[in-house]
Amino acid sequence: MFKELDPLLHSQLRLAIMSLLISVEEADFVFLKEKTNATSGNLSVQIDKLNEAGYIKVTKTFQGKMPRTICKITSKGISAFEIYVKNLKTYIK
Amino acid sequence: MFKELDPLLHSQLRLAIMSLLISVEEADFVFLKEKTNATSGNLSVQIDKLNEAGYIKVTKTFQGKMPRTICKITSKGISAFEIYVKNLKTYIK
DNA sequence: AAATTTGGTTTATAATATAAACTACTTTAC
DNA sequence: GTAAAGTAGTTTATATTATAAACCAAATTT
Repeated sequence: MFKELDPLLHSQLRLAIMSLLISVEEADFVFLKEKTNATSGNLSVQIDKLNEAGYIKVTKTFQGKMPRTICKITSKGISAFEIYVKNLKTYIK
Repeated sequence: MFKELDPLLHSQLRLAIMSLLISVEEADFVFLKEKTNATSGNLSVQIDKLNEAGYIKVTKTFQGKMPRTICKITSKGISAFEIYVKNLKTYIK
């Protein structure tokens, strides 16, 4: 009947982050913040969670003198997202 | 870009309840419990929330000597569900 | 050099989900 | 008829989550 929904992805902000990363393949903190309208704190925490789950890879660099956090979806993240979407459809169709 | 997701519906169990009610139009506690595999306590709480939001109408009767809780989706609930699904698609497509 | 902005992180609090415990019966077995 | 088990839930406590507020370090602007 209904499939389980990965709790890590069943969160508005984390889902938005993953949705963005699956299409652009690489994005920085500022880009994600603008697109999602999230607060910095919330975004920081949710990026961490996705990173710790291995759904994204986070690289911290410097752009000139400013810090820059780059996020990239992993293959694990892609497949988790695809499964989530597949399972979600058992609820809405 | 991304649309807001009604927090009342963005919950696995409440979404499952609504998904069921939108197709059957009327269901009792036991039916919902079986279909969702939820615990009684969790189901009870989530039914309450949907009821208080006016998304479903709850009627308590007796089936012979046993209590029976019947749930029915309201028009407000139907439209909330439809909007939720529409908005959700901004994340997964 | 003081104030503001950038790019974040950490910590505290509010909201949510879930499980465990409980209630109020009814049915079945002895 | 009474003890045990089952039904149909509710209430309460706890764990998890999301979010906001506060903070930090450095850069830039005035």
